[in-house]
Amino acid sequence: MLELKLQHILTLAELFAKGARYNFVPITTSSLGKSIHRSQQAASKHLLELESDGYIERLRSGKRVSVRITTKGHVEMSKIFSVLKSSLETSPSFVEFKGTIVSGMGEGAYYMSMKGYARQFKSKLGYVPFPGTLNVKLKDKEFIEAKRSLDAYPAIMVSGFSDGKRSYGWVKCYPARVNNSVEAALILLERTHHDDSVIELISKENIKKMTKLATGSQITIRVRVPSKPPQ
Amino acid sequence: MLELKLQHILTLAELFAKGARYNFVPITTSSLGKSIHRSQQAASKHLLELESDGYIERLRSGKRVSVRITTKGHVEMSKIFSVLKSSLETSPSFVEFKGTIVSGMGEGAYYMSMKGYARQFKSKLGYVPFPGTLNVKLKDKEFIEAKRSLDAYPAIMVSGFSDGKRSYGWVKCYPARVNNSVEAALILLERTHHDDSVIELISKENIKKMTKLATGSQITIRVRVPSKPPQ
DNA sequence: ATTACTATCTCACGAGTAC
DNA sequence: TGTACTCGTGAGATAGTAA
Repeated sequence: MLELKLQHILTLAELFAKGARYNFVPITTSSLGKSIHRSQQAASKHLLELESDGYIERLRSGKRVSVRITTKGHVEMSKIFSVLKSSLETSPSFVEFKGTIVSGMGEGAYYMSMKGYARQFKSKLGYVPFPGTLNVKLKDKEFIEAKRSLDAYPAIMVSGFSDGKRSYGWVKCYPARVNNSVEAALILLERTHHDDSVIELISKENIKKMTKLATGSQITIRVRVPSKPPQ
Repeated sequence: MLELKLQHILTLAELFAKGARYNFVPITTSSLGKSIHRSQQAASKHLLELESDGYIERLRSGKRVSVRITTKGHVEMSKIFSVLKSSLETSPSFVEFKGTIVSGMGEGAYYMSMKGYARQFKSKLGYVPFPGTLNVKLKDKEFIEAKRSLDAYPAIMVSGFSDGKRSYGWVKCYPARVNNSVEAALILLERTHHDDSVIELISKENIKKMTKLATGSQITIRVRVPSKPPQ
């Protein structure tokens, strides 16, 4: 449980930044106020409260007032820090989809086995996919939204081509894991015959066989995304 | 400048902890309220405000509401995190003393050169000190306080002894740097003839010579302390 | 210049409650 | 069960000012 009031976090952080952990550092309430973007009076009150709660000590030498952070203050600050640290760091960095397997119509499979695509899959994914895409009907709005937001993340781009008779659109591939075991790729097609609520997967092997699942089964797909804390 | 209201920090942290960065996570305002030690109403308001400020997105599927943190939310959280991180990490981990050199009375020097002490200095500090301690009159109350608080930090202990005629007290040594250049040790004596406002230093060489300082000069001493964030 | 009091205001929170 | 209104209270902010 956090003892330190949230309003005091930045004040205490500022004192740390000023080097007040192990030494008494001279400080005025008006300069401190500016640093924490509050009034001089607010800074004064913060210091009074931090002092009476035992997070800091103050010493006046004549006019000047010096402040030092106590061990208690250090502990409390470290607590808050580690709460934030762990909530940021334990955040899983994948986009998850849940849905049910629907019967593939063979159509996707047909296109994906075309030489113009297969060649690229081989060089960019490292394998020629099993001929037959796995179609998954998403269970919920949030997964449809997640599908849309995939656009924001880096993908392996397979370009479209033309065979003279007609042209074929690009395919974006997102390496993914099915039921946390089988490696596959979620593919977004430039031209698709599915609505938003269906995703397609390709894999080196037959995913149904590998996962021992059949049409109608529940399935979970995870697409890794870079977890870089922005900025 | 921080945009995020302090009151929302823990709420957003909790959402991160629940995995809401890359996926919509179902959540109720009452459970969230419990997690942040606030009421259901407060949690509800936090979500509304976080949403209208663009830090989170919400999606209702019937009764259930799911929440996802936006990139803006992630950026803002990372900012706060790095503010705290840098204020904790850039905190210098030494105790500093400033004062003026006062004429050593030779007394300290006499004791410190006794075999019972010198032997221990040699094995524990690695050298037999120059015969003559440097006495520094501390400039300000805060340094006297700092001297007192040295007790809390680990020291090299030189034990007392007896030569038959009389006994000599222990000496605590704190490795230190003088004027950020010369290696020395601040010593605390069990039995001292000085008052609180004077500290004594020993060193392998003559500190005055090494630093080209004389009696009356200003001097700065830094004692390293372990910066481990407690707990 | 300082710090910190008093008065005042705003807004965060929880209680009660509608939906 | 849920979410989110309104409203009363008081914590936390600033302004003005004393010392």
